[in-house]
Amino acid sequence: MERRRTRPGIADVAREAGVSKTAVSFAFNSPERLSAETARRIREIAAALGYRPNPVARMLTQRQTMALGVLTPQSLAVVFSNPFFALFSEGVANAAEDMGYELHFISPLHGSLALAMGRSTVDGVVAIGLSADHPEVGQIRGAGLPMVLVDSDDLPEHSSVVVDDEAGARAAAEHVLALGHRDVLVIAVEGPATASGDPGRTGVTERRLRGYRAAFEAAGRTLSDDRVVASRSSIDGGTSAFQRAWAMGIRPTAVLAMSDAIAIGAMRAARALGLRIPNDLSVVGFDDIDLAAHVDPPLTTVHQPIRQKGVDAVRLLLAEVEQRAANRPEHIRLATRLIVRGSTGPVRQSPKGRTAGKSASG
Amino acid sequence: MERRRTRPGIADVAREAGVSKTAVSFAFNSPERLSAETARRIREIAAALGYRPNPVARMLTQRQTMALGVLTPQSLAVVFSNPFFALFSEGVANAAEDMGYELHFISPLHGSLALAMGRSTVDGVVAIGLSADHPEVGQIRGAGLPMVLVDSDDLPEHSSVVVDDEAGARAAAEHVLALGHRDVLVIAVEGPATASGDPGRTGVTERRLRGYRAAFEAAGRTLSDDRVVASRSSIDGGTSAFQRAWAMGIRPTAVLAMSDAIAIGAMRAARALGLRIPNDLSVVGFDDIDLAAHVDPPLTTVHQPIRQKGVDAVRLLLAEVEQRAANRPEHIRLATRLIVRGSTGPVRQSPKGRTAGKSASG
DNA sequence: ACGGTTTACTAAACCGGTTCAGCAGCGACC
DNA sequence: GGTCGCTGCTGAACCGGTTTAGTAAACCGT
Repeated sequence: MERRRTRPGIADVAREAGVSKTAVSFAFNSPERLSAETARRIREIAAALGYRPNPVARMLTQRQTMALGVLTPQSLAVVFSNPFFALFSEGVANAAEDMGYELHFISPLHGSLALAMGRSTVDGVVAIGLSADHPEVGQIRGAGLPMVLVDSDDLPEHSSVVVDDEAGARAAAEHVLALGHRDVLVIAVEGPATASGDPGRTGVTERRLRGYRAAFEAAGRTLSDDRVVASRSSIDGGTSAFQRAWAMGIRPTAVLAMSDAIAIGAMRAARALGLRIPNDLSVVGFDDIDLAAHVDPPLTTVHQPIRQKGVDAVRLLLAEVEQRAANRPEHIRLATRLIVRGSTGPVRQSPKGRTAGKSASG
Repeated sequence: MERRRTRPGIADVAREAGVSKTAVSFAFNSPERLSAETARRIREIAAALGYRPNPVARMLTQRQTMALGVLTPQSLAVVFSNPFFALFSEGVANAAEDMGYELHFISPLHGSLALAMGRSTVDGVVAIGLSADHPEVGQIRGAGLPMVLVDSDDLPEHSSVVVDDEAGARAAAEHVLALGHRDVLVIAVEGPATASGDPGRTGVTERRLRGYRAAFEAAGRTLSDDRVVASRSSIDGGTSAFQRAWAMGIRPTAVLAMSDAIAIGAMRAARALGLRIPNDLSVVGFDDIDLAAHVDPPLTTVHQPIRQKGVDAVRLLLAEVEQRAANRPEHIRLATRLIVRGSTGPVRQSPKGRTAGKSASG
């Protein structure tokens, strides 16, 4: 006596009910093509047998899976530990769920994103932070699945959703410059070139850096390269990045961080070094995650509509998947805006014998 | 000229290469059964045609999907916005990824978890907070998929991973009682009976409440029902729960919150009312999410190994899926422990004309 | 020169559904 | 009373792979 014989199939139900497989299929999918009595009897027998249609077989014949994939160049562990991704996933999940699609997370398998994609059964993917220079981008596109890009628009034949990173960054930098800050430290998100970190967001890093630089130039100053350090996009990353900069003798009066997580980490490091925020150090983040308003002091940051990016990406993707659209890729650019809270304030003249030190200006 | 003719299938490759479908299959899956030259040629032609084996067809014949499901009684939006779930997902994702499994999130479809489960193609599921009294538990189990339960062990024929909620809660309550607190407010996580909230964690709520009560009784006191209020498990939920209690005239010197999110929300509400923490109000959380150590003041809380729960659940699940195990369900109970940080302190005698008010003791 | 093995490959069945084409039976219509 | 059309159902093909069983040719030792 086995614990569970192979699950009953449609053929078993058909035999038991004395009808054809077709009839059983109709009983579930188009009962109007059967007499009410027959349909009822078939469903009854199916239930008694514990019959459940095999979704894989259905997928095969219908050639659709009713699932959408979220393609992340990072491992899932970093995805779920990153508040930015959590918010983005929330948007994607919400939209997908509304439309009756299941959600699959596709992350590199044995180091290969293309391999993972080949194994996955989805009708389309939302690729977050996949840039044109990703080594596997050719294979990924070769899979021929509908795909929309988020935070990247350098593959013009795919629809995309981006935010105006440059304008947001520029606003952030203008803000601290207007407050009189001259010694500014930028903590960037690591790109793929730098190390493992947060590779997907390369283009993002560059766009934001461009925005910071534009503000400096407009103010007749320049942001020198040695005032830009890289960090993983996490609280701990921000903490150690600030500590490293401090150890190198950098004594900024303001920090421009490329993510809120980094900003919060930097604030912690600064406080541990005896600096008060915003009195001794102003800090600006990027993203405006939920937590940003809740830390002490509340974080001045650049808001970007993260959930909305997920929602829009799914909307664009489904237009393609369900062929409603005229098949022309669509490119959406959402606005960013600076939210001034309590972590920034006017610069103070060296209150505690701070070395005037090297200036960020050229 | 169509944009993309139907994708090439194994038959197209076979025809083009002048071999059988079998040979093509061998070229990819067991090249040693072909001459090196033939295998190479087939793969070359396949690549030229852009052939990618259809994973659905493969699933059908192999009768396995290489995917695991996370079954959540809540919508995905709440899952991703909840730091507890994020941490848990991180553990699950890590373990699944290591073993080469993809991860699917299964949430109610048109309100039905069983329906969603029927549509999903996974080899097994990790069910978080699925209790025996869930209305669809029968159908869910009827799907016949391997399943392990997390935060619930009332379905003994399924493996499970739980933590010692009762002991953790008891330690928390003993801590505040030892500090001299007598006016204690408990903010519980809403169960399914109460409303929509965080339904999956019912049993959890009850176990923690039992722990709190045990501590009170051991101290010769009782925790009266009107000192227990419910809240969604979120920062905002905690804020409004504390405000509601305050509006009802409750003036606690300590709060026992059933999640860190609630605790942080309560701290914000208290501070907005002019209370200082821990001087005027002690707050204890539950979970020990990453954020707990980073708020101001750092939160005293009950640590539970959330990531580990995910990892263990996947380990148990795969043992069953891959039939390595002797098929006996295994039940794991992980320890909790109180982490004392800065949000709790000794009770102070009515420093600002506080009404002695109603006491929590009987 | 011959039976036995090995090598390299193939035809057909199979996984579990959906769907197309078609066929009895029956009432309606003229 | 023949045929048209409808209802209710069926057999077989199909989706796109894997796998089993088998075969033709080459190799091999005696």
